[in-house]
Amino acid sequence: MDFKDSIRYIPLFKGLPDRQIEELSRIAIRYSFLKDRIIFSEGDEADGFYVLISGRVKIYKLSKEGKEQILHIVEAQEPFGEVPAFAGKRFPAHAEAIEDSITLFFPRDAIVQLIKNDPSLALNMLALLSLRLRQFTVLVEDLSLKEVPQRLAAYILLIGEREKTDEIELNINKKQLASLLGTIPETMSRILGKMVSKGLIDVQGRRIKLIDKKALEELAYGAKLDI
Amino acid sequence: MDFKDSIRYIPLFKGLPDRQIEELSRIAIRYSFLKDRIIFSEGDEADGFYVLISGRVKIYKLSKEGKEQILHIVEAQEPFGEVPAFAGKRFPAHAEAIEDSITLFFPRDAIVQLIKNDPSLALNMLALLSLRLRQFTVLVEDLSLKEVPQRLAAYILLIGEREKTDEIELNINKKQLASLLGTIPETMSRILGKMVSKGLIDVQGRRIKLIDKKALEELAYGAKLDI
DNA sequence: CTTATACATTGACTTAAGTCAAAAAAAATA
DNA sequence: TATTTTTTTTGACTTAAGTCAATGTATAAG
Repeated sequence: MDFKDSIRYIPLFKGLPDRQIEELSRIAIRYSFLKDRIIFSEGDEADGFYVLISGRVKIYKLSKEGKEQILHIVEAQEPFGEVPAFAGKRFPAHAEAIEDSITLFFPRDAIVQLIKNDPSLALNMLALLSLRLRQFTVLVEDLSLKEVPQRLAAYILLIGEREKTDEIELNINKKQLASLLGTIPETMSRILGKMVSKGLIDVQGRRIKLIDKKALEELAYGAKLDI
Repeated sequence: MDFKDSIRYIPLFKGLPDRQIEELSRIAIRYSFLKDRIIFSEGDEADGFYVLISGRVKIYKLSKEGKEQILHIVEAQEPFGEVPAFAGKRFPAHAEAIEDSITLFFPRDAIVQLIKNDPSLALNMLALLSLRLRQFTVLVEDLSLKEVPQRLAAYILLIGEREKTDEIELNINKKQLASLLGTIPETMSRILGKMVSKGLIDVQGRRIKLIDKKALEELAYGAKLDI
């Protein structure tokens, strides 16, 4: 199979000369995962990393009691599982397809070789890891220093800005939104309910209409959401 | 000034040819910070990163109410503030010297140039960022999925193993230990008290003697610490 | 040595968010 | 369409950990 076109437009591989793209398409292995399939588990030995071509993948931790904390939702064109390619040899978290997904797998040795040959791949990879670190500092800040209503308000506003609309459509269900924000569905549901009754938003299933953006911003910034 | 010897033995620069070490020592700028001095603040523009030569530095987030969450305690020889060198342009967190500290500062442009020339520096940097990501997944897991007694037990055991002793000496005060574990001094104090009364440990100021390691391991793994 | 400043502990109380159980609503499958 | 199955919501209750205030204990400075 020839993956050249899938590979050429992956941001991680931006700026690579044709020869390298060719080489990448030779070493890539295509893996497909149906919805709900585990791609790897925490502690599994890794000998390469993935790039998501289509679908969606959640990266998450599990507590002993089975509570889940989503670290990241991988979207198309993004790499995932890169940590053990460069440090340690086991995946630090679980990965599961939350939609039918197609991935390309790149063996570690081949990638390391490519990095040695091409600094732009190295710099792209450094940028990617740095971005993830930045995102993690926000997650830690949220979990440790903010309350659930603040996180939820910030999330809603973020999606609204990203999609440039005041009527957002969640692309994950509320259970997973709870897991992403470090809480549980019951709490999520109650807080959404409060936001509705306070006139901040309107909820229809996965549709959320942002009504009082100013109040949402205050909430995200630290105000309280009483009663 | 000539920093060649300080630089040569920094793990990040391991494997670099002499020419590059020379170049690094030319571009490095030495900055000293007294205890309690802010090195940079979240949101500050960055045009390079630091390596700690001696002393200790905390990397942390602050809530609006002033609560602090330590992300990482930087020890000698470790780089810090690397994220904006590769993605974004502002520091994602604060850095403060918790001891009198000496650092070397490396301007971004020069480092990028060096990475383009030498793949081993790129791979070292990738390893470093990957390790930090791995550590962050643990921090997120702790904050979201574990209770404070579990985190504290795990921390005590970790230090014990690292120092290969059953009588550890904290190298930070309890206030900062609380901040590192995502809690507050009062809670920290109460839990240490419980651990003492249950016969798990003995505490004398910053000295903690591990008495019942088996119980500590069970606690770290998820058992409860009642009464 | 004494005073000041920071650090640590303790008690009483509050609260955000969790658990458990049940019902309602929505989505998937037969 | 009917029937499972999954997701979401609601209510009653519990709990871990926070707040506030006071006190005790170090450590540093005059």
